[in-house]
Amino acid sequence: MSQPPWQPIAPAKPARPAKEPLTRDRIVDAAMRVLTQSGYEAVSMRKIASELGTGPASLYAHVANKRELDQLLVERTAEQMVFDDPIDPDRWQEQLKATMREMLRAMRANPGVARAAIGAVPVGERALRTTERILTLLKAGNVPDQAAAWAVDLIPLYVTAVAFEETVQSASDWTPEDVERFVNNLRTYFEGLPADRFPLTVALANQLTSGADGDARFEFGLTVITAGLAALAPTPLTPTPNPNP
Amino acid sequence: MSQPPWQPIAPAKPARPAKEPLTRDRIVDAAMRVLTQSGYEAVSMRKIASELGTGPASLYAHVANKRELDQLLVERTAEQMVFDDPIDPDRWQEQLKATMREMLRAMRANPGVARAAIGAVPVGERALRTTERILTLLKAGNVPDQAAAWAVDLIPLYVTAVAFEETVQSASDWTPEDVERFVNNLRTYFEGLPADRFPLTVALANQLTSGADGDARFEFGLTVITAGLAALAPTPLTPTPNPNP
DNA sequence: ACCTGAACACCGTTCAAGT
DNA sequence: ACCTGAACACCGTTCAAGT
Repeated sequence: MSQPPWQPIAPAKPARPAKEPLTRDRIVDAAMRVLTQSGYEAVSMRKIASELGTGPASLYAHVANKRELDQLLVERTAEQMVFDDPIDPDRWQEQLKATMREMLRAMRANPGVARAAIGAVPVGERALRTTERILTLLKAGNVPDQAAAWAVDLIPLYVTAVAFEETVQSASDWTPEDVERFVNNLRTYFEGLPADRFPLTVALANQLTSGADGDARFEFGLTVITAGLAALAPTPLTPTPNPNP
Repeated sequence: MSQPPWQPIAPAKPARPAKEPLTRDRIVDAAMRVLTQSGYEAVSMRKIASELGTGPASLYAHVANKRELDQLLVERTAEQMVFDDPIDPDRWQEQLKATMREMLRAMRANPGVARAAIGAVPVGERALRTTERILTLLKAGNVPDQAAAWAVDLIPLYVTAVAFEETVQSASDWTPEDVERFVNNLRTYFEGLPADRFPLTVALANQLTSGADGDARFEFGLTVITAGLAALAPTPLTPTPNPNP
């Protein structure tokens, strides 16, 4: 109506600009998309940039470098972990295992992130809830302070290493048949070793090559670590009958 | 004397050719040199080639690809592990720890190899001695077959993950002062967290950030894993007084 | 302040051509 | 059979120039 005739047809101030402005969040979103779709190897500054319709140089206004971006991907994953089971001191071992299972679940949901996580401790507020939860469970189990603190390192180390091992297999464009063939070859190889020098490797060829697919190996690690931590408590079995002497 | 005059001055068949022929071994030697001097990131087909005075394409006649070369570096490292302590069933836990320490020692002696090792199980004959040794020690400890077999996976997983964590720090051109400053910042950060939501993280800030430098953390893991494995034995404590009933 | 094109110094791998 | 130069399709990061 009162539009002056020299006003261009396109509105001078569109509701939103044609291009969303670049933000840290949008960069991490794009990186996460590339990560879960194509794995860690595919996450490059250039790919993320082209995903966002810009050049790689543009990212450096918001992210210091690739290492920082890796760190942000790990934080994102840590934020996806859900721990709503209220802590019950009597079930601390089972709850610790459940916590580790949830950590693995979140890493599996973001295939490839384990590679970025293996050297990076997440220190974001959301991620620290995992630390606090692990500490609470270990204190419930009467594990000494220093042991509990180091366990906070050991536990994610194990979970991350397992998740990483899994992605190495799947990243190398192997089909499930390829994996099965490889495992069979490995078993045959173990069985054919000189029995005088490798008696147990030959005898246990079956056990050595079993459980590569499912969760059995992971569960085994949970059991070993939990039992090992429980053994560190000064009084691992007595149920503290009376707090007053 | 009887040399025909048209014979060129340079001998037609020199004792050895000016260039040593390329072999798998020479390639791995060069890769190992680059690895220990400049870390895993620096190990590239091109760098190795130029180290050998040739182009990258030449390597592919002897090595399938970079993954295979990584595997070969891991084998080399496994070959450097020395286990000459004869197995003593009564000391199986201490000997298992010593075995893991020797594994870590060899990985530390080849900085960066952990990165290549983390997804690659060494299956060379020399490396299988480690497997056989671990199995023997666990059988001495009365650990069930399947548990022992899975432990063969768990144990190198832990050692490799620790070694890798160490190299991530040192690879990122941090001085020891940088590391100390980082650890101090981290402790201050933990101490300053809201104590109502993170009571244990605040209270254990000191313990959480201690032992980052030395072997204490690694030793902690050895203790946890060994104790956890010992707990899997059906009769972990009874010394089998009489084999006949 | 934020974004960009272009450049720098790298990668792993392939392939036709040489010896 | 082994080796090579050149090329292909990529990297992370920097920087001067634009808006």
